[in-house]
Amino acid sequence: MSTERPPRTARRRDPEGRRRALAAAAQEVIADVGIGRTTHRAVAERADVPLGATTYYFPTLTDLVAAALERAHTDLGVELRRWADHLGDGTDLPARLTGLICEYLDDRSQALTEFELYLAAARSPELRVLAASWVDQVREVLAPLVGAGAARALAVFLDGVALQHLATGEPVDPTAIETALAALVDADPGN
Amino acid sequence: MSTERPPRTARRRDPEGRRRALAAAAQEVIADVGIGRTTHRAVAERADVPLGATTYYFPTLTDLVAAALERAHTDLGVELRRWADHLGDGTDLPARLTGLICEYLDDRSQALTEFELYLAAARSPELRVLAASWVDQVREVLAPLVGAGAARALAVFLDGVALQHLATGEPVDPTAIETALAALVDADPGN
Amino acid sequence: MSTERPPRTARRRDPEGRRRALAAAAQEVIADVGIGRTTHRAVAERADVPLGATTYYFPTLTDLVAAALERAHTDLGVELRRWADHLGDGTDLPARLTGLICEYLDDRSQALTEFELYLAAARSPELRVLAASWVDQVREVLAPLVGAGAARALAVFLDGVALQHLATGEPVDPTAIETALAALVDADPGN
Amino acid sequence: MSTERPPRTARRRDPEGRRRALAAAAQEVIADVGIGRTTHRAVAERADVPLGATTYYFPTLTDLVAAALERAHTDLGVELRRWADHLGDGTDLPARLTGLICEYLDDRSQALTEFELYLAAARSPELRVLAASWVDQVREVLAPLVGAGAARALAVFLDGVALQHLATGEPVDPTAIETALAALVDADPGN
DNA sequence: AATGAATGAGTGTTCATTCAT
DNA sequence: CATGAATGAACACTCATTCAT
Repeated sequence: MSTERPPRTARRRDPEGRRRALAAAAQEVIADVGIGRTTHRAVAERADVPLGATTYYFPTLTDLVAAALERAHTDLGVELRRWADHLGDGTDLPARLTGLICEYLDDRSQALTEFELYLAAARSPELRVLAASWVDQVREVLAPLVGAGAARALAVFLDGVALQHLATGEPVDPTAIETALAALVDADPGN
Repeated sequence: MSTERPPRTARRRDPEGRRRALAAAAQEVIADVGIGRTTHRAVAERADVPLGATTYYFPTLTDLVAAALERAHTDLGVELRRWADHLGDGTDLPARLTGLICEYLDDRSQALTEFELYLAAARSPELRVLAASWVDQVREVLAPLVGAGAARALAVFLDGVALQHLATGEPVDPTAIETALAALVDADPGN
Repeated sequence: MSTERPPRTARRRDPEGRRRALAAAAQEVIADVGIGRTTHRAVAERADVPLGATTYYFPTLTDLVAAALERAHTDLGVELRRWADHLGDGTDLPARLTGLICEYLDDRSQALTEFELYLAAARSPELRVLAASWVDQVREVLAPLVGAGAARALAVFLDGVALQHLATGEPVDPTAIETALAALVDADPGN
Repeated sequence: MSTERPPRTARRRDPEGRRRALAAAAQEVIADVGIGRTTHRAVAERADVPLGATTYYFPTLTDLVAAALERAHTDLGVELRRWADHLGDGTDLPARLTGLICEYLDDRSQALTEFELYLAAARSPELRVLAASWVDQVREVLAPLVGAGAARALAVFLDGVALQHLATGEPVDPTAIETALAALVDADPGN
């Protein structure tokens, strides 16, 4: 009860829009500086909303981060539908998949967010479900084309590719990737 | 009766020991809470040294984190010499390598630190060298046994396995891993 | 399929009822956490009304608190009429009064609110009138039975009993209280 | 780990003095605005120390408040030794005690702090011990002179006097107080 | 008339870093 | 040398209050 303080001005009215804008901004901040350095202030500034709005819509920072990660998860779904289209019936899968992963890596931001989620999930069991679903989405796109077993192996390899590329800055080697993917597809135990 | 200062028990005189203790403590803290939440205080407490010692030996937090990551890198070298011994001349490599990666994952701490480094390197070019060297160490153990190309592919796959395991909490499937590793070895383009 | 707004159940139209509900809720919150920690939000939640209603009916938090304290004052009047009935013509006054104060202390909430008011009044002259009236109400019940002077002394003692009981958690000692009350009655200078 | 920030200047060196200054400042702030409105910032300003010093010496606000209350408790001990001296062997006790309580009330601050403690203790069991000890100190000064039973009654009455005086702003009536005190002394059941 | 949205000042607390001792 | 003290910026979060709807 700290008495009598005067706010000024009330702005736009678009709650759902603000929620979305905040989650999107949080997503960008996470990609930029990582979950551990994501702050209300950084998100508010990015979203160009007043600081108070962040906690109005997301009571805790954890909530805000969670919303951002869920958004990234949703974005991944969109991306993966594109993959599914592009992979078609599985013809030339290794080559096409190689092309897709290379494109994916062109925008570091999405991949960085993915690994932020993975690392956070490694420490916070609440995030495991989300991380697992992330992996599952990739598997589900591939499974119809190469079988569940190969799909799992491919998902693993693709994550490894992305991670090492981001971490080392080494350019990806499409030929090597394609060779490896092909080998993993052929090795499918068939389950 | 002025305030008598009890002559404190003679301080340890072992600067190098302290440096090591601090770096080791920092390593543990990083594994526990991540680079982003690593603080001087947490490290000092872990190492059981006074707060001032942290900045005395490592002028900035960045220096301290870097020392911890370098230590982890060194530890990896030790671990990998064990791998080299264990893999011998490459007989049964997929199976043996599967066993080694499973053991590696038994201690989450080392793997977590690895991915902290990777993610940090993805954002800080200064750390890229270290991250690249991390990857290289693995390749160098495998290259003599399977060739440089396959070694690269195996290193990628192993990182993917570790990451997905930590992130999702899913148990590893040794059979699947072994199958995939075998396929990658066989696919070696030979370069 | 635009977002359909479910026609909300017709709102209560009972402004006076809401005012009362808010003041009552505020009274409870004050008893629970003290004036200093009473917030619009806590009151709104307690009263199960929207946040906006608190400031709609009571422009400032101070107003809301004042309303709650006035309500407590009114409640005291009700309680004291019961006292008057119970004390009858003053026969056995010390014993009966002891019984009444012990009952009063059975519900901590009322007594806590009283002392919140007292302490607030000690700092805010606007509340002095209310606090004085609180004391007066007690005196007025007792004065016809024991005279104005003794009534004042009894009111003082009763407040002391309540305060020390609440603060220390010590159980009250009815015999001691009765003895003291009797002495104060007998000492009445008669004015 | 929010990197690289530059403090400036380090000041006096007198840890014990600072602790004391902070506790004393907190005591004043509590007397002024109450425990519920006591803030780190207000205390820091009062003590003329930087904000960081408050949490350096008292990790939480609760600790700071507790230190202030303990200080007040200690102060009371000093005050009460003065009372003991002044009351001597108990001759003229009612009159002398009346004088002392009137003096006590001349400085509202001490009494306000007392009641802040009482009210806080009513809600926080941890503070009960301190509140009980406060009451006990008064009893212990009086018990040798009038017996334990009367001492308890006197302590109750004195608290009532102080409370009503502060809350209502009514001037104290020394004659009435003296009469009441005398009656309570005479009523001593002798235990 | 009634309320959810909005805001920014203010809170408790943490912490990297500097410095006197 | 080594370290406890010191500091102030920053943080997550709360809240009284105003206002558009």
